[in-house]
Amino acid sequence: MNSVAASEPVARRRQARSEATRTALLDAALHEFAAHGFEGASTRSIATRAGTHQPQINYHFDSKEALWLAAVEHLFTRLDEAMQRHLPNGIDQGFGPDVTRTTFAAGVRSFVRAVAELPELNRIMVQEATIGSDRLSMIVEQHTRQRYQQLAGSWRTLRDRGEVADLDETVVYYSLIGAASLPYVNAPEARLLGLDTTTDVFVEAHADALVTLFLGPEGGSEP
Amino acid sequence: MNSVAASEPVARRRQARSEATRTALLDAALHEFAAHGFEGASTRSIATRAGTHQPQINYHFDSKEALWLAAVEHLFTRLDEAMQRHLPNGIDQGFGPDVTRTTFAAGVRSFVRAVAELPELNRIMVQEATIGSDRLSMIVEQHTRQRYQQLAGSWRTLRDRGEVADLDETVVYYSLIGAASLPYVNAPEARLLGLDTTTDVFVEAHADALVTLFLGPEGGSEP
DNA sequence: GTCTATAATTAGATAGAC
DNA sequence: GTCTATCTAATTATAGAC
Repeated sequence: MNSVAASEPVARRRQARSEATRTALLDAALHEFAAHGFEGASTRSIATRAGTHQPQINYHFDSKEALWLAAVEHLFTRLDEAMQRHLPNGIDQGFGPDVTRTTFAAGVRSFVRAVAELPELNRIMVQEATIGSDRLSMIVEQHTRQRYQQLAGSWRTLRDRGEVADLDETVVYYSLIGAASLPYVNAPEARLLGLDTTTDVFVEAHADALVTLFLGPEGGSEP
Repeated sequence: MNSVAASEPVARRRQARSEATRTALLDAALHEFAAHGFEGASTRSIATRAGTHQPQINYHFDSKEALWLAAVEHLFTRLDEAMQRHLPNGIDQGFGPDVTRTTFAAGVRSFVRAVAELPELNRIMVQEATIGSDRLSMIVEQHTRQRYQQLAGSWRTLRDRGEVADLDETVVYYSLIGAASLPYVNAPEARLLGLDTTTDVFVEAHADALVTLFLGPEGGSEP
């Protein structure tokens, strides 16, 4: 009689628990892949960190590789969200087609704050970008190429207007990303050197410094 | 009678061959560790790349970890040699106590050229600096701390003289290293984007760009 | 959906012939 | 010194009970 009415909450509870382990596995995977690389991270340690058992990975995802793909997808979504959140009101895109010195400066600042928040992203990027794998091709086609074209194009626009230094846009792209991410990628090394790069004070000083380096001491003011 | 006289060349030939496999193992180890990380690189693939067999690693080195240590030691020696070689005549230290805008600029240029030559170094550094391991502690105490103090100290000196922008030296340290190394660490990704960062043209444009960014458009000229 | 048990493969390291 | 053969432990993935 009430078997249908009573079974629904049970199914919903099971579904909620399933979603919870899936999310826990994703978060744990990010941490382990970032720390040890794809080959170095073991599915056992990921499952243990997620508070569950190793076969759950093959149940919720098809394979270790599928788990990696889902984790990276999740990470880039969080990057977009973080960059948007760290942009000031009134600016909705730092490196878009309507770029100005002001929006570029805001883009640099939001990018620094976002990568400081998500060190796993650049750790995984560096580990994969180091060898030519299918995983690297996937990242480039799905995520990197578009961002590269936006940032490089923005610099070219500003440079053609004479509003920034006469530097090659591909050089600027890699220099900016490298300069923005290394303090957070290498945070454990910085700790051993007596530095804490995870504080707001450091992140803001770092963001200000990159604006000064790339746009000059007048920062993001218009010419 | 001639057993002693004849056996010497044989022993010498054996010793030479032994040294050759040792060196081949070191080079192969650098490549594999840089590509896959410490855990991800297998001693079998290292031995195969070196043209020998896996047990040779435990014969010539005590363990996988000992091989890693020897490889990193070798790598920093090559970094020193490369940086010295890329300095112009008359300047024997870019970031030493006698730093000027001229020597700093020369140091930046020689550093860019050196890391372009040795992408394995920064790949291994990033992989290890990402987690707190005994290997990271060893790198920091043996190699990184001294270089950090030299570079940061040089920037502080120039800044206190008012010869460079008023930027925190720790921010400058990580920004400079990140900006200098990423195009070569991520060279496979750059290839997928249609860029070749391994050409002399790129490396020199990159070196010039970093001098412009950190020392201004007048480059390394004295104030 | 989650668990235990286990299959199949591969890892680093060692033994012993040559 | 270098090789083949092998040990032990750890890996990813699967089977099947609950």
